[in-house]
Amino acid sequence: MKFQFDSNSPIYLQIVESFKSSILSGELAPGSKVQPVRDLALQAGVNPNTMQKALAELERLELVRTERTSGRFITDQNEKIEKMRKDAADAEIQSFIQRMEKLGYEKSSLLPVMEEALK
Amino acid sequence: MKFQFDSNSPIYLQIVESFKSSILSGELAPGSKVQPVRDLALQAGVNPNTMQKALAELERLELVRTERTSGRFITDQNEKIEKMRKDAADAEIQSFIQRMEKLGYEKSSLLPVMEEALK
DNA sequence: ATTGTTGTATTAATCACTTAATACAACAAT
DNA sequence: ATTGTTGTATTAAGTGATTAATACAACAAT
Repeated sequence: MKFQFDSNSPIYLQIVESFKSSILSGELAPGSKVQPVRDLALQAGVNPNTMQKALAELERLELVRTERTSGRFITDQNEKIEKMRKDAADAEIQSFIQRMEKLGYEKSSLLPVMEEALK
Repeated sequence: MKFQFDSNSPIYLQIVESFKSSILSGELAPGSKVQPVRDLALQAGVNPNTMQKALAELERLELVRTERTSGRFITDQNEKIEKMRKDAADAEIQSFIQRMEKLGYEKSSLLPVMEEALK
């Protein structure tokens, strides 16, 4: 797991997003062990508390679970992961449409525009 | 012009984005007059300095120009507006594609997915 | 029982943004 | 020349979120 941050949003949220993507895309296997907070913090070059905050948020989202002293694990509930992936994608799509509309693009123009961008 | 803010990014940046969209989409006509800082601040319910900061940024982006005592005006350079609109749209599209890829969606799957979302 | 590894809690420091108060400058209108 | 309307500059203080330093707690392994 490699991290790189920009300065436009809090580091802990960027960490959350990074994990979230990796989990939802399957890059991090369901049920697999998460490295210790301190190790992750070291790798990411952040304070352990910052990493802890990110992991606490991931736990709140039920993407990871904690076992007090043996460490953390990626959730093994595949259905939940799949649902969250779908929901995240839907949100991205709606957000994209809305942003394009604010720039004055009609919904009907988006498909051609996307076709152009993807080829 | 009505404003409404969330707490996820600085107010002055939200104001910048709001103006930017309105200008690029043509909602605010090129060459038209912008209301005085103090009036806008009052309408938006923010401190005049906050509005000033947003307008200064818009000026830096060359979306508005200032005439010292008669006020501010939306830029009348239609070409520049059109170019910025195109650039902003391209950036949105690339960002969208990248986000979807991070969720594990192949480029090739995006067109069908968009079709579905738009119908 | 002791040690080491894990997560957790508390408090403090830092930082960016916002707000505020106030003064200044340019110039059109009168 | 005076007044009113506009934008600008400066300084300070408040506020909340983020990051950091440090100590604490749980428990598995030995």
